[in-house]
Amino acid sequence: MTSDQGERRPPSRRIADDLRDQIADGTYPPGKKLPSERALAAQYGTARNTAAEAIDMLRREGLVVAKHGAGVFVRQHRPLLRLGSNRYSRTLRESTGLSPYRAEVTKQGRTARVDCTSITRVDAPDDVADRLGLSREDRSVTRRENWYYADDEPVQVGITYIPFSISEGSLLATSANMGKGSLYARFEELGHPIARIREEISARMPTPEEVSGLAVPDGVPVLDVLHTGIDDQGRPFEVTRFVLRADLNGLDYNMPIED
Amino acid sequence: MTSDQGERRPPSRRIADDLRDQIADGTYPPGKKLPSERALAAQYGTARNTAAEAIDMLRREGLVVAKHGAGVFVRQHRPLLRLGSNRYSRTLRESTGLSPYRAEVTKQGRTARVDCTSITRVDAPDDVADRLGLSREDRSVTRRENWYYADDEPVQVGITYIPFSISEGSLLATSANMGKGSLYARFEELGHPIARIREEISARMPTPEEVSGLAVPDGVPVLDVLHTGIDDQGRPFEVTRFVLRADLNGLDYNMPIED
DNA sequence: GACTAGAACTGGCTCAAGCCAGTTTAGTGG
DNA sequence: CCACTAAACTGGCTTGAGCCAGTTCTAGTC
Repeated sequence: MTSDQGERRPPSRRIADDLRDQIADGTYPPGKKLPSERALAAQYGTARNTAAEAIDMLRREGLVVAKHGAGVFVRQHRPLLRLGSNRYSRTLRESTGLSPYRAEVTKQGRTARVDCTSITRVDAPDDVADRLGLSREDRSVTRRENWYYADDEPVQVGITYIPFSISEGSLLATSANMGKGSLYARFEELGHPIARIREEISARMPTPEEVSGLAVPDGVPVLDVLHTGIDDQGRPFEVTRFVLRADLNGLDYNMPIED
Repeated sequence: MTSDQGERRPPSRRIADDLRDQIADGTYPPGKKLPSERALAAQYGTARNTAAEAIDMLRREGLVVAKHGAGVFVRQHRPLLRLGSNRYSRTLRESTGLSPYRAEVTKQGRTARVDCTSITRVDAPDDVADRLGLSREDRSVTRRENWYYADDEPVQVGITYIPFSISEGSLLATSANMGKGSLYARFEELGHPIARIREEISARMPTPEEVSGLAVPDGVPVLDVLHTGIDDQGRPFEVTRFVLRADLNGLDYNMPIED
C-alpha cells in the first residue's frame, strides 16, 4: 500500500497524480504527447469526462498544454527573460546602446520588438497618483502604453504614467520613439535623473483581457510590477505598471543593504 | 447587440462573464454568496454541470471561493504582507527588536509565528550550489526549514541553505532559536555581515504539496523567491528559497540605481 | 511524385441524471 | 430557553451519451 488514504482519492485525482508523476520522472518528457482522453478513460475504466477532468488539473497547474484536435503535450519550459535591477543603469544604457529589454531578449537569440500603442492624456488612477504624490486636483498625466514582444510573441505590457507637468512639451507626451538613450535619457534632460526605483511586486491569475492580449496559456499566472522612478532629489517622476507572463519572465534584483 | 461574436461564446463562458461583471460592479460584493449551481442552471436554462463549469472558471481566476455545503462566495481581498528590501537592514533589526516578518505582520494587527521545523545537513541542490559558489565536491550545507504564519494561517515557507564550512559549530547548524538579532546577527559574528542581496523572483502555480502545506486556495499562484545573502567581501554565504502565497504576500523593493 | 478528399483521430463543450458529503435551518422535545 | 435531530439545502464528483471543430494520416487521383 503506497498511502493510507490513497484509495480514497477520487479517480480524476488518481489519474492526474499518476500523470504528474510520470511527467516528473521523465516517462513523458517536455513536448511529448500524453495519451488521449479516450485512451486514459479506457485505461482507468472511467468515463471520458473523468479523464478530461484529470487533464484539466494538470493544465491548471501549468504542466501541460492542450492543442485542439492534436493532443495534450507536456509543456516546454523556455528559459525566463530575467529583468534585472540594472535595467535602469546609465552605463549599461550607454554601453550597449540597447534598451535593457532588447539586450536581454537578444542575449537569448530571440528577436525583440517594442510597440508603443498609445499615448494619451488621462487622470491617474488612485494607486498611481499615490505613488506620484499627486494632489486630488491635479491628476493629469501622460499615459504611454508599451507592448513587448519576443519573436513576435507578446511577453509583457507596460503602462507608464508621467505627470503632465513634467511631460508637457517634450517627446514624452508626443512621440512613440524616444530617441537616443530612450525614456530615461529624456527624463534626465528634464531635470529628473533616475536615482532610485521602487518596485512593488505581486502575482495573480490574468484577467480575461490579459489572457487574450498577452496570449497567456492556461495555468500560467502573471507578475504585476508597480514601478516608480525616483530622481536624485527623492521626487517620483514616473510610474509604470508592468504585467508579465510568468512563464516567460522572471525578475532578478541585486541590491545593497541600506541602513 | 453588445458584441459581434457575443452569441457565439459557449453558455459556460456567458455565465462566467456575467458573474464576473456583477462581481466587478458590486452586485456581488466581497464575501457575498453567489446563486447556487442549481439556481444558475435554472436561470440560464442549462444543465447544472454547465453552471458548475462557469463557477470553476471564476475559481481558477481567484475571484471566488467555494465552501462545500455552504455556497460560493466572492473572495475577500485581504491586504498583502509587503516584504521589503529593508528586511535585512541592521538598524531596523536593532530598533524594532522584531524580525522583519514579525514587524510586518504585527503592523497589520495580526499575530505572527515562525516555526523552524527542521535543521538537517544535506547536499545543496544545483541552483543553490551555483549561487553559493560551491564546488562539485563540497556541497555540504545546513538546511533550515522555516514556516511563517499569520494568525495561525500559513503564509510562506523558507528553506535556507548555509555552507557547512560556515555554519559548523554555530547555532546556525544546531538551534531553532537564533537568539538576539536573529539569523543575520549570527552571520555577522561569523565574519559575514550582510552587505548585498540578490533576489530572483518568479511566479507559478503551486505544486500539490504546496497546496496542502500552505493551504493555497484555488486560483492563487505562488511567488518563488530565490534569495542570496552576500557579505561585504562579495561572498555569498546563504541562500534561501521562499515560497509565498501570492494572495497574501507581495514584495516591495526600494533600491538605488547603480552604475 | 504532388495534390487532394475524406476517414479517423484529437480535444471542447454540453446534457441529464445520480450519489455523496458537507452546512444550514427549521422543527421538536426536554 | 436550550439542545438536539432531521430535512432541505449546498458543492464535489462521476457516469455515459452526444455533437462540434480542429488536426493528422491515408488512400486515391491526377
